[in-house]
Amino acid sequence: MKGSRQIKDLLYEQVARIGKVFSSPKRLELIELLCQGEKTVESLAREASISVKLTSAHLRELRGARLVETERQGKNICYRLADKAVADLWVQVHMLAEERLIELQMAVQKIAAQPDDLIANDRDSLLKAARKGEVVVLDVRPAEEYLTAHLPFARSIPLGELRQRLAELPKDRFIVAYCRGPYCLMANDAVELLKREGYAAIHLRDGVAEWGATGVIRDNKTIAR
Amino acid sequence: MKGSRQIKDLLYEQVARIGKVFSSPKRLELIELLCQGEKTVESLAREASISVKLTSAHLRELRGARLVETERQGKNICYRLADKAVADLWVQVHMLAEERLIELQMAVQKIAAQPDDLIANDRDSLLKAARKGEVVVLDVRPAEEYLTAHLPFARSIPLGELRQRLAELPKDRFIVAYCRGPYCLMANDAVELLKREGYAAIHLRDGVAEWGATGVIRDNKTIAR
DNA sequence: CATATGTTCTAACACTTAATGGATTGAAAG
DNA sequence: CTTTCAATCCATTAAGTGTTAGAACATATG
Repeated sequence: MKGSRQIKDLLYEQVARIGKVFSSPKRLELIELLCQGEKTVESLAREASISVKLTSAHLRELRGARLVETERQGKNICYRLADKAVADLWVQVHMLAEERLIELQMAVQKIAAQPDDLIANDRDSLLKAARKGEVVVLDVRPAEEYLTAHLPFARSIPLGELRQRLAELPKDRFIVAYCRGPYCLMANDAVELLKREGYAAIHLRDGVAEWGATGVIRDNKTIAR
Repeated sequence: MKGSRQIKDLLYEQVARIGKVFSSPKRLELIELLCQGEKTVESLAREASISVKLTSAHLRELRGARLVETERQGKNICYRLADKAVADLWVQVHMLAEERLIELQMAVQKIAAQPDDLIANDRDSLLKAARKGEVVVLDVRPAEEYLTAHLPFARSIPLGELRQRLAELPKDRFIVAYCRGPYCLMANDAVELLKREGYAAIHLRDGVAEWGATGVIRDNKTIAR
């Protein structure tokens, strides 16, 4: 009876190691970035707007919980998620957060200026329309992330190149832009730019991680690699 | 560009509120208990072997993150999970932990003295056998928890009453005992007792929360209420 | 070999959190 | 109303965490 308490404490403490990783905003941001593909410490630091040292420290935590793996590539060290289940957990955590926390709901709504800027989860019809070519699914993330994984039928134009490459997009079709996920603002900026230029563009909340983790679609067919 | 950083920080901070809840061993234990049904502060404290004050403090955190709801019932205050998604997240967190942390794997294996004491996830065949009456699925949790939700075809004999009520169980059938989940030791003790008494008994790792959160089966049909 | 670059380690600080004991609330029962 | 009981609030201490800066390490390049 007393021994069982010790065992239990040990067990829950181990599980809490995983929970601890998800208890820091910066670490969550790093996880979301790693969901897009493997990245160096430097690029993670840049994209999360924190110092390299702090990034390294947080990655250390992630590695301590065995949620990421490292590999040296030339001068740099690449971090990647150790398991797809890590990405799935990130998705489930942030979806639960959005479901339960009104503060988060309000903050997310503030992002989308117009409410109809943002389409949520009509994935099947989006897929059908994309297959027929009625809409253009636009991936505005960096090219490497597109190469790692992207939504079906998606075309890649990184946000930074969008202005110069506008001619590639047809003006008579709906453009559905997406990026890393609900908390990434690149698709937002893209839609804003496209609208100014006379396109009919909307913003897809979910990214590759969200599509991969939830919904009917769980296999590789739907997510091109 | 600078404003977007502020927004992002805000967003991830909100999500981290959920993660923080899952970063403490005691809170995890409370969540697992609440997965079995609504409970008073006192009973939670007793079952988690911590003081009422500390329990109250942890529940306060849970309520702050909107993961639980409270209701007064006579003298006591009942806590319950605010959403099935909370139970699902608990399951996903502890399953990822078991997948990634060798330390946890070893600790879990230590629980099951014999390796074949524990059957993992052959749910379909277990269901078939239970339907035909070839095996007896035995729920050894307290009666209230059984009433809240239990596995299909399961029979309830709380661990404390098992010794007196042994006569209810047929000796010519396999007994499959389960309890609150992988970190609950009641089914373990039950199997030990049953074996001493000459029964053929094994221990089912997963509990109601695990069955409800994963696998093909997601609707109420499989989990009687 | 020496230098440059990217990453990690160490130490130190402010800050937050877990846990405990004492006082307090608030509803139910005498 | 007073008492009783469950639960919470408050103040305190100890332990842990996020963050920063400086030193150290490992690998590629000259």
